[in-house]
Amino acid sequence: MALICETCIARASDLCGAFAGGEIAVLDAIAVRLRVEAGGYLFHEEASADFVYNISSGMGLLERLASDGRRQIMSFTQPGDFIGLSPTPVYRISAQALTEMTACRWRIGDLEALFGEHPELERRLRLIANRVLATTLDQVFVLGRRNANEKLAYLLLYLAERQARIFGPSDEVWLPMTRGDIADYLGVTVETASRTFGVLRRKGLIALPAADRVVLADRASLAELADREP
Amino acid sequence: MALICETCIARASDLCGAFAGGEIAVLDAIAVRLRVEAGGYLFHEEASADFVYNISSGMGLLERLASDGRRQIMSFTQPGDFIGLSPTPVYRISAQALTEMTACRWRIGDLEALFGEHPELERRLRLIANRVLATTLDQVFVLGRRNANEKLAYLLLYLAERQARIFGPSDEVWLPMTRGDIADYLGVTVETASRTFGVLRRKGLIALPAADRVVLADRASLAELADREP
DNA sequence: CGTATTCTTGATTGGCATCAATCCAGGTGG
DNA sequence: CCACCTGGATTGATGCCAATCAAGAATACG
Repeated sequence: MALICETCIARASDLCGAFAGGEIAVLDAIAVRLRVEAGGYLFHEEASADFVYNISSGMGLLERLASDGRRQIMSFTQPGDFIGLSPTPVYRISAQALTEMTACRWRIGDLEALFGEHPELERRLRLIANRVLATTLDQVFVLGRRNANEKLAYLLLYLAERQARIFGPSDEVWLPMTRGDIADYLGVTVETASRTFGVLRRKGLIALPAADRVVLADRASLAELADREP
Repeated sequence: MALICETCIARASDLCGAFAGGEIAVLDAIAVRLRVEAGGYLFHEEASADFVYNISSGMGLLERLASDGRRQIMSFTQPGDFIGLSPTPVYRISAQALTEMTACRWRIGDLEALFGEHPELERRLRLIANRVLATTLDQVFVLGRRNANEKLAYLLLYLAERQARIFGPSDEVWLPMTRGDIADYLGVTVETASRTFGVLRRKGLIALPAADRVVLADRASLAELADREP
């Protein structure tokens, strides 16, 4: 029996990790595999929130658009992330792929049906929600109370920490998103985002071997800027 | 048997509502009642996150302080709110009382011990986390992408909607918090918060019979400013 | 190789912060 | 009862950070 799950990068993710060894077959059986090309969407704001997703591979983002076009990015996603839970009947965010992306999709009701047999699954969903909430509160603080330099320092350290989980520890961070995406995450304009990269570079805190690769040259100073552990 | 729960304003709250009728005795038995005077704290940032709380009466706020003193308010709390869940071993926020406040406190482990007998309790905790997360994402958008006028319009409509649940629908909103608290919620300064009240008042969108009472005189325009349902 | 998109940089503007003073309400004590 | 005090709220003057407007450079792509 060769389940896709058994070789999946996200096998130990918050969600799938709820099933030990062969148990994963239960989850596998009711999953639908999806592939989305770069620029495509897993789901759209305003669409009926029937499904939840676990990212298997690829990078993406979660965004919300206002009626006048202003955009706020809520999160950058990577393999292992569980997304799509919504307390409202329609999604309040869209999930876009930054690179080619694969994911598993479940009807939320199908997952809930497993809670009886697999209480660990429900516990995981609870923990995921709590963890995402904690991260979002960090973001609230950053958006409300920090300036452009501090915001970017925060994002770079945050991405480094997250990418360490999939690529291993490194001082180099990959930025699969555009400067515009970064700006919309930090609540600034593209120009300010671009200038801020320049500021941190001239200060020697980072190096930019390419637009989409940042070297954290001085983690201590970055951490101080971000008011955070290095 | 006269349980405190039976006459509690928060009897039907997200948490306590998980127990129908007499079942509530289970929750009542392991609850500790607390009273905190205005200005006091239910729990402090950095303290060990052993307890969770359900607000029985009174208004409060959840705040985070940076090492340099900058403050961000994450939420204003009211009766029925469930707070204190933390994915980290220490709280990342403090819970302060704005008025005299009463609350029930549980050791988080004691609640978890009930999950087997009362699966509805775990479901509620999951839903609460999801709902708080959704609200926090709204806040992220507001902090990242809206100007001072829009921010205040959003807060007033949000408070009106929440207070309607405990006081009933009304065009008058009570502001038990100071202008400084409002500023720290919206990510602006006290002066800007104060000026912004003035702007909305001169535009005729609100009236201010007292500093702590706002009349939503023109909900439609406020909703348009906030990009939100009236 | 040409075109489109993204990124960067410059000049200027504008919104909010900062600094500073005054106003006001509630509480206190003479 | 009222002068005084205190913390919060408001208003004004000025400055600064990031937005906006504009142009050019680098990179990706057909």
